[in-house]
Amino acid sequence: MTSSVEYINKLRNSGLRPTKQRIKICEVLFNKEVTFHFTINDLFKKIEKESNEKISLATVYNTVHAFEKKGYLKEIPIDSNQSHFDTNTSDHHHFIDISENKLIDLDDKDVSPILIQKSLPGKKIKSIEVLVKLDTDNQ
Amino acid sequence: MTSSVEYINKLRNSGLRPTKQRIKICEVLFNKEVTFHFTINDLFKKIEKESNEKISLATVYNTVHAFEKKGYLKEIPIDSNQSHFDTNTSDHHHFIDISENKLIDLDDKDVSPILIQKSLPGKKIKSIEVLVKLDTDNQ
DNA sequence: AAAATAGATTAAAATGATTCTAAACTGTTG
DNA sequence: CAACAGTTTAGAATCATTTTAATCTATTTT
Repeated sequence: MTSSVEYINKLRNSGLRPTKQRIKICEVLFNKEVTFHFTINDLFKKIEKESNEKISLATVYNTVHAFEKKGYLKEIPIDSNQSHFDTNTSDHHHFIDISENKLIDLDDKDVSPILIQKSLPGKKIKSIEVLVKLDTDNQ
Repeated sequence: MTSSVEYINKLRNSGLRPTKQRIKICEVLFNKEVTFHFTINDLFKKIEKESNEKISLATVYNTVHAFEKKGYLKEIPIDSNQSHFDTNTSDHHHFIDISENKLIDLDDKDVSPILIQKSLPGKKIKSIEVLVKLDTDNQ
């Protein structure tokens, strides 16, 4: 549990004005003992449910992108029609359960270290993301 | 170089009627010595450029999805607003060059074997995809 | 080889996620 | 408190993708 004072400082230190909306979004995203995955629409509905005030969809988009840029959220690359985000910004990979369309964290210890033997001149590796697709085991 | 007779057989054997449009799309996709990555819009424009007849966008969508289902194309999971496909259906991973928004194949030999130590009851691993994000090396 | 039919193509409309616009609002600085 | 820059907002715009329903065509049946 983090108090809103801490979110205010965190936002200020990142060069983001601590507005009512951003503080509320911090609470919804980070006031949890567990991390989670969400789409913008998930988050929009979660905010409506967990608070009395409504935050406009455009602001939710703006804020998620701002937080992603600051490294407080990570976008997860999956072939979907909507963007998926993760409040867990540590180095880890994902299962995606095709049949339930659900993302599941893979601890870094559950994946063998990944070594890339190829490099491209003038380019630097920024991230390595593994997506393991799961399906129901019908045999 | 594959003749259209071979595409006709390939389509028939897959339970897909060998229509003029599908044969043309086969030619544009598979009549190359190299594999490549594309979006639906890339392919649509490529067809217009490489042939005289125009194929409707809806047909391009239908055909790409049909070919993907049959395993003749693979969708590449990236966090983008449009779907990306690969005519290389062999087991391999990708670089994505952020600054140029360009996909590059990674030979399977260039990536250390990936072992997943976690499993979920009733679920089977269907695929493992690695996406390595590259950025310009400014230091 | 014509008729029947199931599957395919098409233009256009519909949908849905995301971004843009421009006006109103608010946190910060002096 | 005034001024300013940054933020929020509703609604419009955009763009990829899917749906619709009419027409067309490859295959099967007669």
